[in-house]
Amino acid sequence: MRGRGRHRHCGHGDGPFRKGGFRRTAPRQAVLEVVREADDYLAADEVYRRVYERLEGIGIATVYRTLQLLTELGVLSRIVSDDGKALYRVADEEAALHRVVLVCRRCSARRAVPASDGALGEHLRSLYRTIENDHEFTVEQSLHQLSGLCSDCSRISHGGSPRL
Amino acid sequence: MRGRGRHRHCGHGDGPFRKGGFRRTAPRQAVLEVVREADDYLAADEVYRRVYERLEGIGIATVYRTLQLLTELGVLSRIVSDDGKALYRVADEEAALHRVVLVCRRCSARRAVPASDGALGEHLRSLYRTIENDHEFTVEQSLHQLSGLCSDCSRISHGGSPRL
DNA sequence: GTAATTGCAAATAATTTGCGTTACG
DNA sequence: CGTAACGCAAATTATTTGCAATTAC
Repeated sequence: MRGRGRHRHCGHGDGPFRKGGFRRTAPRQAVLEVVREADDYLAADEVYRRVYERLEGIGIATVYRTLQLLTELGVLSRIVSDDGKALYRVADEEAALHRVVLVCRRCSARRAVPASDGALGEHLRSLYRTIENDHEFTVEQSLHQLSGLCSDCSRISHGGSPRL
Repeated sequence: MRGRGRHRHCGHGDGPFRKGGFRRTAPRQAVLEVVREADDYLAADEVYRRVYERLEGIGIATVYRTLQLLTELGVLSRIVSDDGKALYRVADEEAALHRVVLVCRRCSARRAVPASDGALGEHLRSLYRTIENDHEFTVEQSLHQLSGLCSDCSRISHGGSPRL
């Protein structure tokens, strides 16, 4: 139960909790540290196991709540492993490195969509991880070109009326 | 954990059960019919609900087992929804329409990986579905170019020795 | 006939929630 | 000090498994 937070000047954005308007507590700090120190995605139970070593008595519910909070704050990335559990790691700024482009095969409209956000980012990260595991390839950048029908053209093709 | 038993990926004509060396039973047929008649991904509990209407008394375990079997037979595609449940629909032959290419940024080695199989296919389908839901765009074809480091070059970069 | 398959119920597994207590700010 | 956050345990949700009865072939 020792090991209060040492205030070493890490240089990183320390204190994302306070920034987000939340309290900085020992359990939260411990969870963040564990995920920061890991060099791979961690499942909640593994985070719990590791946090427990330095903060005996912490509850697993707190781990879940903290992982969720940190994900909402944008500090952590979440993916879903192939067997369905959620995995977390610190979100680096990969925004510019991964691009998703939608091209309509009918009107040729081209649209870029943000690749790191929400469910899309989740699926992309899961994808990269699968590639890295199954094909021994470290993904650094990517370009995803999806072609198909935009909403307008889809409506036309289905017999509806074209855009207003 | 699922996974035991190796099954052949047979074509998905009629009677995939017999083709795969399994018995054709009423519950299995009903599950297959329901998924075939659906025009969207279905979760197991929804399949169960629909099957129950035409085959009162069927157990949900059978639905799970059949969905798993049909997926292993290659008849169904499986994706993981954003909230973690498995979703199923008939697998159409999209193999040629979606390509994944790995390009090593160091040795320029280029490798195509099969896009429809296993966990990779699962993540891609989840991705397409998210795009379709969140961006009103129907994905028909895709090209995914991932660049990074192949295993050999990754070893080199880490200070290890190159390929044996 | 016999082994695969079923339905049921209990078992897992991952995650969430209710609640009285603790402690951050 | 007030209330956000905690730990615990019970609840939920999705899926799996053991087993005796059933049924396809």
